[in-house]
Amino acid sequence: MTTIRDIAKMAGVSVASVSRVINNTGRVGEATRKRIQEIIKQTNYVPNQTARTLYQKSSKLIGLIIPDLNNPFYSQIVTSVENKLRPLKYQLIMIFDTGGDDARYKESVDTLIQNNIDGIISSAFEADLSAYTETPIVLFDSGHVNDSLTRIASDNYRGGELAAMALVSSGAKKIIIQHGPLSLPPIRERLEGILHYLNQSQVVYELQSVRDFTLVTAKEETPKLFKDFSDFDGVLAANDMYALEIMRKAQQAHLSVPGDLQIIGYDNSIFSQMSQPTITTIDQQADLIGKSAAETLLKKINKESIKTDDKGNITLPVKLIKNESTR
Amino acid sequence: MTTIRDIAKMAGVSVASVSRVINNTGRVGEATRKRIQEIIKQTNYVPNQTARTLYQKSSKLIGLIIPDLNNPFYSQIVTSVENKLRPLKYQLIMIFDTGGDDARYKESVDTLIQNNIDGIISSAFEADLSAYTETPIVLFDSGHVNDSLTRIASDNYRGGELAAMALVSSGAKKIIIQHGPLSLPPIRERLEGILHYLNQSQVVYELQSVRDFTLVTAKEETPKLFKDFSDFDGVLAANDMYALEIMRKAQQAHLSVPGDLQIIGYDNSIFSQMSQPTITTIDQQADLIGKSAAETLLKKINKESIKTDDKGNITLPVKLIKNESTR
DNA sequence: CTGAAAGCGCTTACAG
DNA sequence: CTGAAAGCGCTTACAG
Repeated sequence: MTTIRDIAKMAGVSVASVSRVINNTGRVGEATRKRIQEIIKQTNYVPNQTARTLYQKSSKLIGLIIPDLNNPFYSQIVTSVENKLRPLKYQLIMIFDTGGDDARYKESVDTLIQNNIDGIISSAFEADLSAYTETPIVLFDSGHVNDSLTRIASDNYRGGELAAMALVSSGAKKIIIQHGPLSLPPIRERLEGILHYLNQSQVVYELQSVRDFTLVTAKEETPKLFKDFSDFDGVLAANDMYALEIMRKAQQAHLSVPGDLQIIGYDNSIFSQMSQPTITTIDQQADLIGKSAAETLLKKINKESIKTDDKGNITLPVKLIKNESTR
Repeated sequence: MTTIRDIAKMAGVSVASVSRVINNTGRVGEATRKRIQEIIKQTNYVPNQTARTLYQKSSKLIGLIIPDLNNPFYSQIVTSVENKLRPLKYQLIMIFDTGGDDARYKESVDTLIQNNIDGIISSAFEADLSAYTETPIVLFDSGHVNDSLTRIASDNYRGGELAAMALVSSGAKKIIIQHGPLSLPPIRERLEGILHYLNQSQVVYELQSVRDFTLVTAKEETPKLFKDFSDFDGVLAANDMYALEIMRKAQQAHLSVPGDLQIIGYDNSIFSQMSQPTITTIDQQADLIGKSAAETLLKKINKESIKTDDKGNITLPVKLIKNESTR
C-alpha cells in the first residue's frame, strides 16, 4: 500500500506538507501543492482512514442496529438514514436481525464502540445504557422512558386511535385487534390508543396476541384468527404483512374485502399497495423516522441542542392512508 | 476512554502483559493474569479496534455493496452473508442503493478500502477493478466475465429456460417476456435461456423492456403491458413484484389467474407467497448466493484455493417453484 | 514470565 | 511556507 511517506518521498517534501494538501489545511506553496497533487493522482493514493481515526477520534462511521432487515418498515428507515448521512461522508456499520434480544443489542453497542464509531442509531431495547455517556446514541421506535437518551417514535397512541376510528366509522360491529408482544412500548401505546377509542364506542372487540412481525409467523397466526374468533367484520392487523395474509385467507373463503370483512394494516409499507384490493393502513412515516434519527444524531455529535419533550422524546405524527380494504 | 496504559498502570505491569492477556497470547503468570482480568472487568475496558487494525492490517470489517436494500432479493442475500460472518466476529460496512451507477460502485470500493476493510462483497458492476489486487473482492449477480475476480451467480440461463418451459407446458400460446436492462449480464443470460426454449416451441412471444426492478416502476410499466400487447395468456414477469402487480391489474379487469392468464415471477421472494393466488416463480436461492459469497470471500482472505470454473465463476442452481399462478 | 521499545499511518502543535 | 517530532492505542519481536 502506498502511504503518505511514499508520497512525501516522491515529492521531495515532508509528510506534513502532504497531509496539509490532502486535508486542504494550513499554508502550502502553490508549486509544491501542484506537485503533490499530481503524484497523489498518479499513484491512486488514498489516505488510511484508520490512522486518521486513531489520532482524531472521529471515524466517520455510524453504527446502525435494527431488528429485522427483511421487514420493509426497517429497510425504509435504514435507507432514509443513509440518504441523510451519505452527503456528509459517513459510512454505516450495520448490525441487524437482533430481533428482540436485549443481550444482543448490548453486545452490538460494545462492538460498535470498539470500532470507534462516531454515534449509534438503534431501534429500541431495554438494556441499561447509562454507562455509555461518551457515545452519542439515538433510539427509534421508542419513547416515554426516563433516561438520558434521545428517543424517536411515531405517535403510536394516535395511530391506534386513527385505525380504530376508521373501522368504526365505516360500520364495523365486531373487531379483532391483533397486537405484538406487550413488552414493547410502541405496541402497548398503540393498543392503548385503540382501546381508548373502542371503549367509548358501541362496538364489540377481542384481542389476538401475535409473537412477532414476520411473514412466517403471520402464516401461522392467520388460520388461528379464523378458527378462534367468529362473526367479526373488522380486523386491526399487526402490520401490513399480516393484513395481506388475512385478506388472502378471507378471499380463499370467498369473503369479500371490504364488503364482508374490513382490514386495516399498519406501517404503510410497500405491501399495502401490492394487493387487490389495496390495504388501508396507518403511515408511520418510516422515512421521517430515519431522517429525524439521523439529524438528531448529527446534532448530538456536534454537541448542538436538541428539541425534545420533557422526557427526551421526539414524537412524529402518523396518518391514516385510506385504501380499498375498508369501506 | 480507558486505554491499555490505564489498565497496565492500575495493575502495576507493562502494557505488553496486558496485551498478552487480552489476546490470550504468550506466557503470563497466573497471578498477574488474574489481577489484570479483574481490572479489565471492573473498568469495562474494551480494546480499541482501530489501533489494532492500524498495526495488524486486519480490521474484521467486511464491505458490502448492494443496489437496492428495499428489494427482498438483496436483503435476503445480506442476511445470509451476515449469518455466515457474525460467528466469526466480522462486522459489516454497508453501502447500498447504488442502483446501476458504476461510478458510485467504484467510489464505494475506494471508501471501503480506505477503512481498511478485510474484503468486499458487491453486486455486479462494470468498472475496471484490476488496480485493486490487494483487496479480496467477490462479486455476485454476475458471471462469465474475463477478469481476475471471483464471481457468483445463479444459473440465469437455466432460470429462463425453466420459466419458459413451465408456461409452455401448461398451455400458454402467446407469451409476453418482460426483461430488465440488457446491459446487465444476468438479464441477458436469462433472456437467452427463455428465447432458446421458446424458439424451439410453437408459441408466439413478444418482449417488453422495463427500466428497473422497483415497485414504482412496476406500477408504471404494468398498464403499458396491458395497453401495448393483446391476446396474451402468459407473462414471464421481470420479478415477483412485477408479477404481483400484473396479477392485481388482471384481477381488476376480471381476468382469472391462472385461468385466463398465467404469470411467472422471478426470485422466489417473500412476495410470491403473499397473494391470492400465490405466484409461481424461479428460486434464485438468495440465501445460497449470500452464503457462497461469504464463504468464498473468507477463503480469499485466508488465501485458500477456491473452486470455480475456468472463468472464475461459481454458478448456483435455480429451481422452479410451482405455485398457483400457473396451471 | 515480563518489560522497554519500535512501529502501524496519520495529524498537528511547535519551531524556524 | 515547511519540516522534525510527538502522539493516537495498540501489538510484537527482542532482551533479559
